[in-house]
Amino acid sequence: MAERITPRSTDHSQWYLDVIREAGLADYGPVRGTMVIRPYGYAIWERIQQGLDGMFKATGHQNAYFPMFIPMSFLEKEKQHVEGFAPELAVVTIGGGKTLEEPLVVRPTSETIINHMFSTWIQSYRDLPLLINQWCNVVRWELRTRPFLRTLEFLWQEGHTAHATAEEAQEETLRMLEVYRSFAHDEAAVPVVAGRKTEREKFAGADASYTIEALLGDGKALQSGTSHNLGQNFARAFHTQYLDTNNTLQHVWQTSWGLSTRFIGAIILTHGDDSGLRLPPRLAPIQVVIVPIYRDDAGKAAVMAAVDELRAALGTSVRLHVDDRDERPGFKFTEWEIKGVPLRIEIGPRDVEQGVVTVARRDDGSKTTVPRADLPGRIGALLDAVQDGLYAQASAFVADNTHAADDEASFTAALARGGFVRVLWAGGSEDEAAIQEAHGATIRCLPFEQPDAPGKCFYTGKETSTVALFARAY
RNA sequence: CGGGGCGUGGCGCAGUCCGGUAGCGCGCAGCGUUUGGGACGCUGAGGCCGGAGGUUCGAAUCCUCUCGCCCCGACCA
Repeated sequence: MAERITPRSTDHSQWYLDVIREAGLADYGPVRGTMVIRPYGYAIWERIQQGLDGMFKATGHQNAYFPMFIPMSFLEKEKQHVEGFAPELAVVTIGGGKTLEEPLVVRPTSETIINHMFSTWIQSYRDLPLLINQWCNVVRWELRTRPFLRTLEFLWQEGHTAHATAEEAQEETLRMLEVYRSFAHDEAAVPVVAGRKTEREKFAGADASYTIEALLGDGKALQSGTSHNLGQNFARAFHTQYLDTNNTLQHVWQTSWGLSTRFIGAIILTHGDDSGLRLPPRLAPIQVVIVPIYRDDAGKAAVMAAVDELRAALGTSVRLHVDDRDERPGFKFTEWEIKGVPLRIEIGPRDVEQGVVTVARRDDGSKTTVPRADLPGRIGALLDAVQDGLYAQASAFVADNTHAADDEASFTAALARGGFVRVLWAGGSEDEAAIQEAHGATIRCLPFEQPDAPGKCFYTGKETSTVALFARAY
């Protein structure tokens, strides 16, 4: 049997594409740079949606939906915004066979159209804060695409809020970044570094941008979720104003924050191995798969009786799938490993005879024997163990691939090893641009966790205590 | 936008240099044997060779034009 998944060490990029294909996550669409998310991949997205949506609701947000078509003139109202997005806009110029009066932009993000509506909804300080989230698709005409990581169209959620004060907006910005951080950590078992973006890297139209940055298996960083403090930039452009308690007209203070199907790419690239996908149990569409093993009809009856009993005992406590297809066991083992199912339970004649089941863990490949009657009581702990195992492996990887540098020579050396490079930083945007030109690396963020150990900037030599994380990025 | 690769049954490819009845593996369907780490046998279905022109008695193959996709690099969630 030919190997269907290229080993990571041979060609990491090819490995990534092989896993997506073999695990049935996605297919290429007929148009360059587009992707079809297949049911198994979409099920992961649904898990992500469910988890995040609950967290948004718990923090007081409501879902709504805004149109995909945005008048071109809206984009042009905020200078930084249009400059940032102009190169990657898809624009509709014909509708119903007629050239349109005004071209329509297919939303690359919805700040403008949402402000247009907010400006009509918000009159008074009593209307604030306004906390809205939208689940939708957006389009950015990228040149270089990769499934999940960068496609012309992708799915995401975008939160948009309006507040009475700058302080409230800043609190909201950081609150939602923390939602992303804890989601990545607790649900996806993806370790991330939370921090602030530099001026150069921030969102077009924001006062400040914050990010969670993951470090993926090939040593490159991935911006996995972002939260922006928009200040009053869009409020001024769209006259989004309210009357305060002194009957004075004020511009609102705003935030926006987003997490996309790119996050599925982060999961694949954080946890995957040469056998395929490895999914964190909390996000896995199928947490446990049962593979019955038998030789003949009589054996099958005995095994399936045990399977049915176990299925009934587990009930709805886990997302369970029984693979009763007419295929050989080895085939099924391999297939479910490719799909990254956290736990596989094998039940064969020997297990039935001894009243046990064989449990295989996807995080470490181990196989153990568990009395069948004990399994329902232990399944939760087993899933937690896989979740923890994946997180431990991922965070050890980040630790092993984060290096400090204190001058350009050690910076170059650290970058060559891949991963995050921690430096003291006092440079400006021009310095950052020069470093990107020379080394292909950018500042991923200025981490919130700052050790407060003053020293010299590795690049400019100026005194500073600011730590920056550099990396090559997707 | 630069560099490279590729378009031939559902998928992966050979055939193209050197024109002559379109082939292989996987997958798929049926039957049988199998089943504790990607099984095997037999039978079968399925392709106007990306598209358009041209050369030729004859084009997957040669010529011209064109469309598309993938990978790598610069820009980007």
